[in-house]
Amino acid sequence: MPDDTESIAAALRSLSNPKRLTILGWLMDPRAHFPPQVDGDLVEDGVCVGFITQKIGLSQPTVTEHMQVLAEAGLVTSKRIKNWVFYKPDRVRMTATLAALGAALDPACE
Amino acid sequence: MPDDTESIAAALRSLSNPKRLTILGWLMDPRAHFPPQVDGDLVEDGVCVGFITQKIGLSQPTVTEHMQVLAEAGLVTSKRIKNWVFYKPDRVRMTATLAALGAALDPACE
DNA sequence: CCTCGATATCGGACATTTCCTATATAGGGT
DNA sequence: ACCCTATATAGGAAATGTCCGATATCGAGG
Repeated sequence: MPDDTESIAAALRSLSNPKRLTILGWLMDPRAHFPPQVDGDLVEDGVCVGFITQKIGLSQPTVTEHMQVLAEAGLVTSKRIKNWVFYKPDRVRMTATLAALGAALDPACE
Repeated sequence: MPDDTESIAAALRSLSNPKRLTILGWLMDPRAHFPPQVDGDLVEDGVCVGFITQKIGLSQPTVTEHMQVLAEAGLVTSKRIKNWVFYKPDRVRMTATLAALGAALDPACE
């Protein structure tokens, strides 16, 4: 029973929703999935909530909630520019989470 | 929206419970976590429900339910010997699931 | 065939998740 | 100051998840 089982499970829970997994996949390569933004760079700043809302086909509050779940799990970060909030994946945290999962399931690393 | 987003999410959901994650970690190296069994080999056949129930500290029906969730996600297989049912990790499926997750979140593989 | 022991299923209590509509907030421009 | 636009919060309905006690099943052995 490793100490971080809870936190790994929490991160996995945030990835266990198909909508969030789809969104996170989009955020990983935003230029392939979203049009250019005027007030923030897709890669540097992230993708605004409105774009995600349009593409995923859910209500705007629901998308905000999904993004907050991903943010609380540490998988994305958010940044406000003018009226927009941009969400960007935290690749370091994502890699660390996947590594922790591998370690939790790998006998050699216990 | 890749076709397998749903199945990846389903597998992750089964891993997103701390109890199930802990159990699966035990199953990956059963000799390190369970005493020898008389009627089935820990590694070859898997671990019986009773051992898992004792170690995790939940009721037996709850453990059965957890194991069924893992089995439906394809992460473990079960085998009956006499009165016991043994659960063993499906390492191929686990590896494939982790690879699919990596691919879903990796721009290069879309 | 009858019981015993291991696991599965049932039914239900309680918490959490997912999604919505309606409303609040916050910032920029007129 | 006022409005407009983008996002967040509140509140709630419906579905799902987690866990238990009680009971059913299933195989082995007397």
